[in-house]
Amino acid sequence: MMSMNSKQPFSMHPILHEPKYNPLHSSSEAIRRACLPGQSLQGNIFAGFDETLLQRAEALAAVDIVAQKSHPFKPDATYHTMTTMTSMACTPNSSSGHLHHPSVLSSHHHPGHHQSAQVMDGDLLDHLTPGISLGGMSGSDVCSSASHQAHAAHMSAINQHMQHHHHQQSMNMHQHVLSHSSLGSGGLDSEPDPRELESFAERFKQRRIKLGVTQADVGSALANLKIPGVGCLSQSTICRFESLTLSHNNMVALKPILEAWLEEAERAQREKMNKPEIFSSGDKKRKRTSIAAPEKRSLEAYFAVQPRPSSEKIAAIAEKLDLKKNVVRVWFCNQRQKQKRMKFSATH
DNA sequence: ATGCATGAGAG
DNA sequence: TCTCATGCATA
Repeated sequence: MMSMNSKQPFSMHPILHEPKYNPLHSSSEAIRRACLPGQSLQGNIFAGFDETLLQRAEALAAVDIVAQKSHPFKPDATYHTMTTMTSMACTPNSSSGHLHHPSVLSSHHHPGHHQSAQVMDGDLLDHLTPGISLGGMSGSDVCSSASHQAHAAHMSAINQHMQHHHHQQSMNMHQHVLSHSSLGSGGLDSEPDPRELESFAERFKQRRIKLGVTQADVGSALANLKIPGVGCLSQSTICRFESLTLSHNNMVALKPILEAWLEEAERAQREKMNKPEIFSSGDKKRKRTSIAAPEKRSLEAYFAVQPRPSSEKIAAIAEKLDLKKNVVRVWFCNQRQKQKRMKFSATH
């Protein structure tokens, strides 16, 4: 099917791509998460549980660090570089409950302790017990996982099939758009400049709203730009662009595209307040797996000490939490990805 | 606005 | 198997 991946240099059209960029980050996400008003606030009754778990994790992590002190560490392991959890202005509407316990926040400054969790894995896993301590509450939620997953997988397959079958959007399904800005005003290849992106994102949103266009509309309208290799994008992506919750690289790639759309849209409106090329699409069905809070907390606790569990560890965790292995694997992938987002980038 | 998921490309 | 860009579904 579609084969264009953003990371692939497009040889057939003018869109270029920069292979990699220096991950500038990224205590950002961590900080953001650290101040999220989450379930820990409403769920103080679980404090004991969390604390025990985390202290355990911390202790285990310490052991791990000691055991690995001479281990060469990977440069990209810049996770958990947050330092404080002083409350600050951060997205107040996040619905995700994240772990924000001081002991965890301060227990990770060493990028080298990742890959070797053998020592602690066993112990840690003992604490990854789904229902425990949380009693009945977990019960109702837990059931959503196992049964949903099969369903979700099924539905996604169907969904893919259907889209593949007959939808304008289907054509762009995974046609990842990642061009390179070589024409940007100040955005030269050498200097992606986060501040520029940030201000642009802000301006973009304002102008978009002024045009009376929704994020979804923008995404759809992009296809009308006829830019080679650029199809439509989802509301999610537009939203993430505006809120800077995309990777820096992604932001840089999308900026010229959205900029182009903006100009076009404003031009169109100017000459004839006619049709801001909008339209909506119709059908979509897919169930989403929902990981219950207790399980999520366990995953977060584990992630704090071992962001990259081995396949076997993942399997073990999955079993402990009564989740499908793939769900756990994806969860870790997504968690890692979240840490690399640019919001509140350290370069600010 | 964000959680869970897919799929391409890379290793 | 991982990363990365991106999307559907949903809170």
